[in-house]
Order: sequence, then structure tokens, then C-alpha cells
Amino acid sequence: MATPTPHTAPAGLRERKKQRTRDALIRAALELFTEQGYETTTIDEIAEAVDVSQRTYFRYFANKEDVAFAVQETVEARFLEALAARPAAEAPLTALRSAVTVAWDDIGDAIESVIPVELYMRSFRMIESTPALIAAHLRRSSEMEEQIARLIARREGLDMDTDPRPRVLVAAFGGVMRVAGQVWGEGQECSVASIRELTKSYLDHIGPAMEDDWRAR
Amino acid sequence: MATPTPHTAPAGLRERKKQRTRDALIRAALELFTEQGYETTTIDEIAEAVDVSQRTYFRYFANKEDVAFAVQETVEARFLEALAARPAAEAPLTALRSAVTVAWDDIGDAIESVIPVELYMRSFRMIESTPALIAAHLRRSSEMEEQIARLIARREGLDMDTDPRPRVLVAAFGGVMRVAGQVWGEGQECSVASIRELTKSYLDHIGPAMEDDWRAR
DNA sequence: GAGGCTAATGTCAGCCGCTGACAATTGACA
DNA sequence: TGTCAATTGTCAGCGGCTGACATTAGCCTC
Repeated sequence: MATPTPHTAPAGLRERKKQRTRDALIRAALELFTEQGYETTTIDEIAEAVDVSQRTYFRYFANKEDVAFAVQETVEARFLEALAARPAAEAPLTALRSAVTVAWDDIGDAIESVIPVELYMRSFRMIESTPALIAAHLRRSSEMEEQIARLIARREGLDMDTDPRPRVLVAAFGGVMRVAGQVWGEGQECSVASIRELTKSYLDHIGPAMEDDWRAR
Repeated sequence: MATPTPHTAPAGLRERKKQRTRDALIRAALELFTEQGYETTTIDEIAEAVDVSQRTYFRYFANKEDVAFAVQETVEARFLEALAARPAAEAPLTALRSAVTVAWDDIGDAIESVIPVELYMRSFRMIESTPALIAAHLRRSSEMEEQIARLIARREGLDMDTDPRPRVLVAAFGGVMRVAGQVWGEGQECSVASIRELTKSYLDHIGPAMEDDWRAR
């Protein structure tokens, strides 16, 4: 049995060329977005920077927003893999926490193969300060949470349609992840290690946050 | 001292006319959106139905999405008022729960003064099945949650920048509210009372959902 | 109640995101 | 090398959205 999902480089010249165009579009778009702003950047500019037609851009990305989340997509895929690999004995929240911790190690390389981490971080900030991208980000996150909740429900042998607990837990988890991302984006330390540690410590607050009387202690 | 916020009818003819145009645009838009779909409806159609120019539409609403959330806006305002009025002695989650319960009673009338509740419900379903509107809905919700978290933090005398608990609790609260809205939209019972009860019972799950071992029941 | 003021509206031109259709180019494979 | 299929470019066009300017219509004063 080989690796669950290879993450390998493609074979043919045609395929490699496509990959290069795609990566170039991502780099150019993020560079332009972070430098002059998302709204003021046009698709024509992105396409021109990579020397392809506007129509070609839309053959790689369905819309203007998508290119901003292309890297995030791989990050999320890695996390889902890591979560699915957690032992069934772990409690739900523990499994989520462990999966995040484990996944971040692989993720760094996956990001760096397309863009420098520093650009990834800048685009993070850009997303959080652009209303249209915030909306897209949240929608993506909620789809992600739906998948995660399904996974958790299956682990625990629960029916998501009648038991709201998977969704509720995952909603809290997702919220914490989002906040962690924001704080990381605003900070100075742009290493992958720093966001991993930030996430871990924030996740430790999920339990205590639900107590009734916060003023006691 | 008068009522905290009047919700009264405006005075001048000019003002009343504006209000009527606005309401007519909302009604026409929701009717068209729910009947033939959001994407396939054009602003020109909405404007024509109310017999105004397309440009006028954009003087009332900043974009195509906004008109779909016009009613929701009043709903949210009522909730915030209700929350601010809760006694300081209540625990955070209790205050949220009580505010929701109290607010729904006023909200029914506020909705009905613009559109029939049945249309409100249909538009709810429409929003949840339209990707672009889901994104907008989530962004609005997250802004709402930010406000709520701020309110909660102030009640408890906490600093939101250092203490993540307000955000985490409100994230869970917001998630549950969203799920309750979805379930209500998909159901048959389109009364305001039904969504109020649904919300109440769902909120009761927030505490238990955070336990470590769900299989211990 | 006539006239001036200002807010609301209509009209027009134009940018940009996005799509379908068709032609031109280029890698793949016999 | 020649055929086939995939990728790309070009073009036309729709719909969301905006600025600019002219027109209309409520408001307020004398």
C-alpha cells in the first residue's frame, strides 16, 4: 500500500506546463493583491503579468476570489487527511487538536513549493481586511466545518441530523482556528511553527470558555 | 424618558415616500429571488417591478445582495437591544438565551410590517441555497458576533484582546443560531413562535456539547 | 401661493467580472 | 510525420456597479 495521497509531481510536459501557469497566476495575483489591494487589481493585470489572456485565467480559476484561496486549499486537504488518520479512541476535541498539530508540519513544505511563506502571510492579512474575501473565506470555512463535523459524527457513531453536538463543537473549533489565523496574520513572526503553537494554545481555551460563571476564578 | 428606540413612522411626505420605495424594492426583490432564483434575477427586473430606474435601486442598496438582508437587519437590531437590556447578574450564555427569547416577540411585528412572514421564510431558504448569499450571510453574522462578543466582554469586565472566551462562546452561540435558522427554513411551520422555540431548545445543547467523551452519554 | 433651495430620480457612458462560441496553436501518440 | 485532442487566444456580449450631469419634486420662506 502506497502513501494515502501522493502529492507527487506530474509526468507529461503538458501537465507540467499547466502547473507552472497555475502557480504563476497564483503568485502574480497574490503579489498584486497584497501590494495594491484586491479591489483595485483587475484580472487583466494578473493575466498580463503571467502573459496569458484574461480568458485563460478563468479557465484556471472560476472567479476572482478563488485564486486568493488556492494555497489555502492544499492546507485544508492536508488537515482533513491528518484528522482522518487520528485513532478512534481519541475524544473529538483531542483528535481535532492533534490533527492540527500534526498537519502543520507537512503544510509548511506544501506552501513553500508554490509561494514564500512570507507572501502567504501577507495574503492572509489581505483576506482579513477585504470584505469580499472575508465573506468567501467564511463560506469556505463553513463548508470545511461541515466536512469536519461529518467526520467527527462518524467517529463517534452519531447522526448529525438529530444530534447537534458535532456541529456545535466544530463551530467553536472553527471559530478558534479563525481567530488564531487572524492573530498570526497581524503578528510579526511569520514562521509556520508560530501559527502551530498559537493554534494549540488557543484550542486549550475551548473547554473552559463554556463555563457558566466566568467571574468565579 | 421615552422608549429606548422608537421604531416609529417618519413624518414628512418625502420621507414616507422613500420608505415606501424601499419597502417595495425589498418585496419585489424577495418575490423575484424566491420565484425564479437569485442569480437569474437582474437588478433591472427588480427596478422595473417597482417602476424606478436601476440607478435608483443602487441609491437604496449598495449592491445586489444587500436587499436580501434588509429585513434581517431589523431583526438583528432588535436582538442587540434585548441583549443590552439583560440584567448584569445573568451568566453570559443565559443572557444570550433570554435575549433571543424576548426579542422574537417584537420581531414578528417588525417583519410583518414590511413583508409577510411566509415570504420571509421563503427568502431564508433561498439565502441558504445560494452560495453568494451564504457567503454574505456568514460575513454579516460574523460582524454581528463581533458586536455581541464585545457586549458580553463588557458585561463580564473582560478584555477581548487577551481573553478569547467571549469570542469562543459567541462563535458557538452564532453557530447554533445559524443551524436553528436553517432547520426552521426547511420545516413546514412558518410561525415566528416555532423558530423561537427551536432556537431555545438548540441553545440548551451548547453546554453539553463541549464534554470530552460523548459516548459516555 | 410663488419662487428658491435641496433632496431624489432619471439618463447616459463606461469599467470590470464573467461566459459562450469559434478559431488557432501546441503537446501527445501512433 | 500526420492525426487527434487539449490548451489557448480572440471576440462579442450580459450584468453588476459607478460617476457625472440634467431633471423632477418635496420643503420652506416670504
